[in-house]
Amino acid sequence: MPELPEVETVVRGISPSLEGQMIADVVVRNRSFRKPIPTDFEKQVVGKTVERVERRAKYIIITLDKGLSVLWHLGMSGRVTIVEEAKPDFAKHDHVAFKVKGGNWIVFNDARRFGLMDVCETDELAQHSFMKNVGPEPLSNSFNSAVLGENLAGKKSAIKQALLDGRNVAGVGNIYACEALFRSNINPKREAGKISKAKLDILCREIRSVLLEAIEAGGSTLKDHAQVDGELGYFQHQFKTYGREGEPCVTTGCNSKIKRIVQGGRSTFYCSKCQK
DNA sequence: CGGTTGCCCTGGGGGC
DNA sequence: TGCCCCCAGGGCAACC
Repeated sequence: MPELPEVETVVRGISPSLEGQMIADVVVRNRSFRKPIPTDFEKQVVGKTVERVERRAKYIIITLDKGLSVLWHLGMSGRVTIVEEAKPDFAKHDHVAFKVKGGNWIVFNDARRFGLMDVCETDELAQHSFMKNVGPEPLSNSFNSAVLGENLAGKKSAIKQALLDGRNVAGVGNIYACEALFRSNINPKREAGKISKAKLDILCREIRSVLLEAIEAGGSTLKDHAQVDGELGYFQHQFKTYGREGEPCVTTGCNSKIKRIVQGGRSTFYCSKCQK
């Protein structure tokens, strides 16, 4: 499901249920993720109180008291729902559930198990092996064309692939990379290190705008993403390239069709007439 | 070293 | 109906 806007939607959805509350119970039904969930995960988390829930790149960070933090990634197929029952009726692929004291269950379902659930000292979070190489947050004030240009300098790879590399910019996934490049009129095959400062200015602006618009729309619902209350995101209706192979380009007067190519094993959708 | 490929895993859809 | 292949919102480790 999730790129940055979908993860942000989940964070905003679960924060009100979690912040300031104690974790009364944790159920782990399957530990085998890309890194196994530690065997003492439940023991470490139960009884702690949630101080903050935040997003960093596509990671959810739950800061607990006593100097501990939960690091959580939804992978490709992760979904989070809030269940208002004393004991949830677990479904297939419901792998982890948190019970908030006197309240709801937060249930993590992830069919493909490309996600991650870990716990570590809050002080060491920035040095966590999966966190230490995360690049600039595209929605922060510190993200601009100078920063992106520095990260892309000398890079021979295609700009599309460079945008998917979280070290260059955090949280941009396959959909929003395609959409941001379309909005910027940049061909996804362009060499990353050879894009002009002026074009990078536009690209940074369009990355931010597409992400912000998607967050505003509650994310994109393709197969299974939903907000935690079950409401579907609707940004997929705004896609101009993603999943539109063979359909007409939306640009007025452009009669070209959207193309699909494969870059680094991932599909890229673009208009070869509008994007140079 | 940067750049590319393979792989983790399940499920859905299309062709035959 | 079944089987097989391809595809899917991610990202790491292992290779050249």
